[in-house]
Amino acid sequence: MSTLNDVAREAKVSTITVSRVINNPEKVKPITRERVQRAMDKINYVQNPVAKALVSKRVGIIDVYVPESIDLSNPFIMHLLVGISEELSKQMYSFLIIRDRKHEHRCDGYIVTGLLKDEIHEMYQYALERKRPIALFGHTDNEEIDCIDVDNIEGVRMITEYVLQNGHKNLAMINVNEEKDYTLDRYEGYCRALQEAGNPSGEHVMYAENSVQGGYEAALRILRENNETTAMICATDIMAIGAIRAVTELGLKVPQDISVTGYDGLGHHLLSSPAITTVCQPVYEIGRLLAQTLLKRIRGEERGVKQSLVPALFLEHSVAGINKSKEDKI
Amino acid sequence: MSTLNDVAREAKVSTITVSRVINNPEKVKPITRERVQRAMDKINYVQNPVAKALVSKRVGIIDVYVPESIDLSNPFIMHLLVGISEELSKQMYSFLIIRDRKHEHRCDGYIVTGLLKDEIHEMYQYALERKRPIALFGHTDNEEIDCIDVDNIEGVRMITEYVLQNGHKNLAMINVNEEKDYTLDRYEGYCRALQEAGNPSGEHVMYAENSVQGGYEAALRILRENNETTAMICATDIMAIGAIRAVTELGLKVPQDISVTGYDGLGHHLLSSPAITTVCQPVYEIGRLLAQTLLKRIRGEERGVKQSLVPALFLEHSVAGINKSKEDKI
DNA sequence: CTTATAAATGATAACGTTAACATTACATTT
DNA sequence: AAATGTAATGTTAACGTTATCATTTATAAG
Repeated sequence: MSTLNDVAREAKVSTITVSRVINNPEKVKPITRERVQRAMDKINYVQNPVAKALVSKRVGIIDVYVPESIDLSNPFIMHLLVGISEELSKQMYSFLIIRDRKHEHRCDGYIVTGLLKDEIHEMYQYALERKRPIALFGHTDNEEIDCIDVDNIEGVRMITEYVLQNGHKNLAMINVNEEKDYTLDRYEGYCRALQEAGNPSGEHVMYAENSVQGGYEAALRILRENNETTAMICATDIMAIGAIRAVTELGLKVPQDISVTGYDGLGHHLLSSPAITTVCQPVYEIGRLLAQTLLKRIRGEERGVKQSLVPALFLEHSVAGINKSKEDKI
Repeated sequence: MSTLNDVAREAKVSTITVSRVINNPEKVKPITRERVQRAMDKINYVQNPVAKALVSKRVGIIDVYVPESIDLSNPFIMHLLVGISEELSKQMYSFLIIRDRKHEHRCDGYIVTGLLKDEIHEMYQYALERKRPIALFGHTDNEEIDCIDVDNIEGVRMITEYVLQNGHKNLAMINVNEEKDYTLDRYEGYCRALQEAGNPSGEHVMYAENSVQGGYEAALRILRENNETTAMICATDIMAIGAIRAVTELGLKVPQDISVTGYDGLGHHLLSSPAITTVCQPVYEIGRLLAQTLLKRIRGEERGVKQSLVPALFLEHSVAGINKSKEDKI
């Protein structure tokens, strides 16, 4: 591999002149510039970004930290990564997916996601020690951290309200059986909507694994325990797909007999037929925003901490009003 | 940020001794080692991997090149990335997703995917110039390139044969309307199975966009053009989901009236009810293998080019035998 | 107590680039 | 023609590490 020095020798100029041709061409006389260009072409020069990074202290890489507990092939993370990726590459940056932090890498900043409260604090310390900025997907009480989160409480409240407004009175929620922030938030949104509507028939929440199978089983349990139920608010689209399968297998129609709503809106809701009414977390946009914020922070263009809560988007597909024919069938 | 020199000064030894404590601790006397360790802890030393990379000429990063034409949020790429990621991080490597090659990075090798014939050649030249090894997901006639591919011809042949063995005689294929290798391979597999079975009713292929909607429309067209059809071989699971939706909407049952098979086996086949019989491309495993091969090549442990074709895995869920009740319904 | 040998440590240079400052060349003004 | 200013180019050092070879110190052998 040839170096700046090789080019310099070939073009009979000094190393720094070659460097200038690359980085500040306007500072080099056109004739010299040409000569250097030809020399570069001749010996097939390719810049060594490591050497450049050593002196400039910028590597052009962002570490995206996704803890091992999160499945990378999950569309949530995927869409986030796509958003991050597109914004970064637009600004000539790349990203590295980090699953554990044992192996030190050089990067210019961190984007982190899927962390619990104290993990966030730990990550913050880690970044601080290395004097690199951090941008978080999620929320935190640490007011020094730039972060963006989806307003999931409001998202679930909204879709529940919508179902209530369609005349449903006996709702049940299918939530994920993990004690995570996002699980609690969805429960909270569900409760708020019920309270606002005067809480017609109390809260019914069934917890299950976040999978098609989990949704399927939860729906069966709900219908067995309380066949008054006419609407199911699912905490994820995947669970909604399972719930619909269960309802259909019992000979009931979705949405005529039972309404089933999802949550996430990342593509799975379209795979069910009929497509599921859901709430979309604008994860792709959040990825881009996180990347933008971080790059601004790196360049010192961002002043003051940026913490924001973005709304979830309502995606209506099919929630029928209440239908009294159901009782006959079960 | 503190450097080796800072540690050296603190511990009253030379820089190189500190370096040895990190890289070859057995070459340093225990007492000195202890002292250096304490100094490192005291001033919170963190190695600078860029400087290390400059001299060692290893950066510990693999560039995974996914051209912009491929959607990153597609589960195929995702599973591949997960496989690559897990194998690399096990060996203390990281990876960088590259979407265009304009921005030069330092890496130790390339994993490439989704390239056309001449793009592969171009990429090979690119890697060669930089003296870095390359591992390809796909196949090529260039015998210098390590590569792994799925035997999709055999995969489609296998699932088609299975459908034929279940008594179906009027098959139709729903293929992707793009002129890519993988599209041609699937067509080829379908034809082979038909030929082996004596080609009872000729080839019927409908081309459509690779989406739920595409599969839906293709299935409708097939049933309109030829209502003898009792089985649809879809080139992707997503299209199969659409096809099932179309068949169901026409009042026909899957799989009793019409069998619908998928292809890919990356999760989507489970989202339909009933789950789709499909063929699984072991993409995760391939990702790991690619990473393994590449790292061996980097370390000089691999001799001779490694080109392999791995079989696709048959995943049976529900393909009923032919059912004569269909004609009454349409 | 030398001397030979091995273990531990150190001095220097190198990796390939850029920043900061220094010099030279050339054009413009007086 | 000398003085001044600016454009173009060059010299040196620095970034933080490791490799190579040199030196010192400790250990064992005679």
